[in-house]
Amino acid sequence: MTSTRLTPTQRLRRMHDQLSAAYGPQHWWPAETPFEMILGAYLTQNTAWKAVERSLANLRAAGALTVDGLRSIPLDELQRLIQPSGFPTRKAPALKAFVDLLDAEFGGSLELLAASPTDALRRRLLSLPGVGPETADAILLYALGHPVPVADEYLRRIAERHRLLTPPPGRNRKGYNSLADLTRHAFAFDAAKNQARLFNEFHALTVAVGKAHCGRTARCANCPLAGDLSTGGLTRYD
DNA sequence: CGCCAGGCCGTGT
DNA sequence: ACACGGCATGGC
Repeated sequence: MTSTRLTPTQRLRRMHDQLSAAYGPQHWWPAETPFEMILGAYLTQNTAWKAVERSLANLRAAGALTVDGLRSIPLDELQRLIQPSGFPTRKAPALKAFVDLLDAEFGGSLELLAASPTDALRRRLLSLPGVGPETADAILLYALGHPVPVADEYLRRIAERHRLLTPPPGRNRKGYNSLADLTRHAFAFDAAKNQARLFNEFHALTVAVGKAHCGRTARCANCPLAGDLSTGGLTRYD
């Protein structure tokens, strides 16, 4: 027989399969419209989704879950509505800046925005205040339908604790890019037509397993990925 | 209560 | 290039 040792890329692809089997379809992003997905992507930055739901409910009641609604609402009012999900002085102007971009360069149309080439669009999103790599990629993938991987803190911990990358990915842009590349490679042999759906599902599954088993302080007991731990150990990291 | 969450940004070294 | 603190709130 040939080598039985899997590469990190193969291991990550296998993790996806295990998570998919364990958790089933995730139906992400949890929102009714692309614009609501974008708002959620901003609001959930370093913030529990439960709190984001409260802000989104406020925005819905105020009619601000649409481009027109958000454009019309005064900044101070917007700050008040999104207060439950924190960082209002940073997130409210950031949301306004997104609408400003949409109006100034795409006639207020998300469809026109989505029609831009992926690379140029990603750079344009990254140039916006309050939009870093994860928010940009989440918007690209979930709201705009572009086939890009989304990395996050949970995936970073998984890669670190399962020793998928050397050196382990840091919490910086370089670390983000290494995780995104690893994810791209993991699904590189899947049909191009399926890439967006796989990136979608994988990120959702990553968050699902992360919430349950991959906190800052490890809670790895009964994790579906335990079998992939190269160390064989459980719960002792750092 | 203290810790933490589906990041990002400015500053200092 | 990298580390570190600030940004805010509410759930658990």
